[in-house]
Amino acid sequence: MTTIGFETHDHHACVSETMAKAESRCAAQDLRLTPVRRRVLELLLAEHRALGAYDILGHLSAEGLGTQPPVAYRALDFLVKAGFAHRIEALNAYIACTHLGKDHAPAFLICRSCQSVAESGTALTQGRLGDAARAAGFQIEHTVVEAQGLCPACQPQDAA
Amino acid sequence: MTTIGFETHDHHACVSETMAKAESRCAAQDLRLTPVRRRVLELLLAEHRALGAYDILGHLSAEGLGTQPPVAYRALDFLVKAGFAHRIEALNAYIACTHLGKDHAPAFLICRSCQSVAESGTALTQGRLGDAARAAGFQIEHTVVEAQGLCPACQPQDAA
DNA sequence: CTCCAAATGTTATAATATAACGCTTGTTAG
DNA sequence: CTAACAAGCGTTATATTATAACATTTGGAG
Repeated sequence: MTTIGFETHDHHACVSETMAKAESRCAAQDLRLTPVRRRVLELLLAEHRALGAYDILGHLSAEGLGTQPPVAYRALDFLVKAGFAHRIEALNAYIACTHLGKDHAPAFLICRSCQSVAESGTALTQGRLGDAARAAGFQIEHTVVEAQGLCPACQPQDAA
Repeated sequence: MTTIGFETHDHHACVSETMAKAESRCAAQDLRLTPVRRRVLELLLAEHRALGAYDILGHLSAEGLGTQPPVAYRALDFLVKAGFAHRIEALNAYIACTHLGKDHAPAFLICRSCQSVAESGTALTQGRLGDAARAAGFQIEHTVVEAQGLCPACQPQDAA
């Protein structure tokens, strides 16, 4: 399991590598990474924070890429369906995927102080939720797993 | 672990027992279960489904208990804070707690076909999310764990 | 009885999201 | 080449979810 987001890292490389992966995946799967979609992915990648659809729209409209809500929502829908981004239900916001290419049943750690979000790539239908589903005869199609709290940097001091 | 919601059960008893528990808990903790709050809890208990704030408001206004959104939101906020109800983030909706009195880190199984919701009472910050948090040094304060899929009754046939 | 805190009533508006429809563009079959 | 089609985009309008703010009422403590 890898959890990306809180520790320092080479962010420039993390952005450009992910863009490259997204491009090659679009080529391979016949998906179209149009200018608006590409720019929204870049905006999300620029921070390990969740951005609201209207935050995105603000950037797009400042750059002449679109002024109305559907522009942002369509791009976000595309990115989420393609697996390039995730929606954070607890925040009504969106974040770039940091585990592009891997299987996918993401869990998120959301800091209430600095708003940073880390994505933890666990395998699906395992853990407690999977146990509960099996016990109840429930067939899982999609999971929302989000924890809110304090990231290492925002804790009172003495915690690592 | 108990998961309530999909299996048939004595629903009348399940409702009245929960109301009784809520009342005694309010008495014990000096909380006020006012008419609006009590009615909202009854409405939520009446179904093992999540109801939107405006669904609730519709019932309240039909019964002369209030006509404006804040009426519903205040009652729901009270019930959630008191632990009598939970908010389902993936649906922007609310559901009565089926594990009243127990510790609390609920996980939900949400059927996309019949909209029923089961609450699984796990003792959380354990499982995958807990592992990820510990590995990252993240301090969990609240968790959102929701699975969407098909309940036993809504599966194609042959699955139990 | 008065004061205070909690709850409620009410108006207004904010924030998030989608329906619907027409235009443009890029691809493909003829 | 070009007609036909699908996907994407521009735009208007509106739906859905949620909260800010302030006046009024209620219930209990002193």
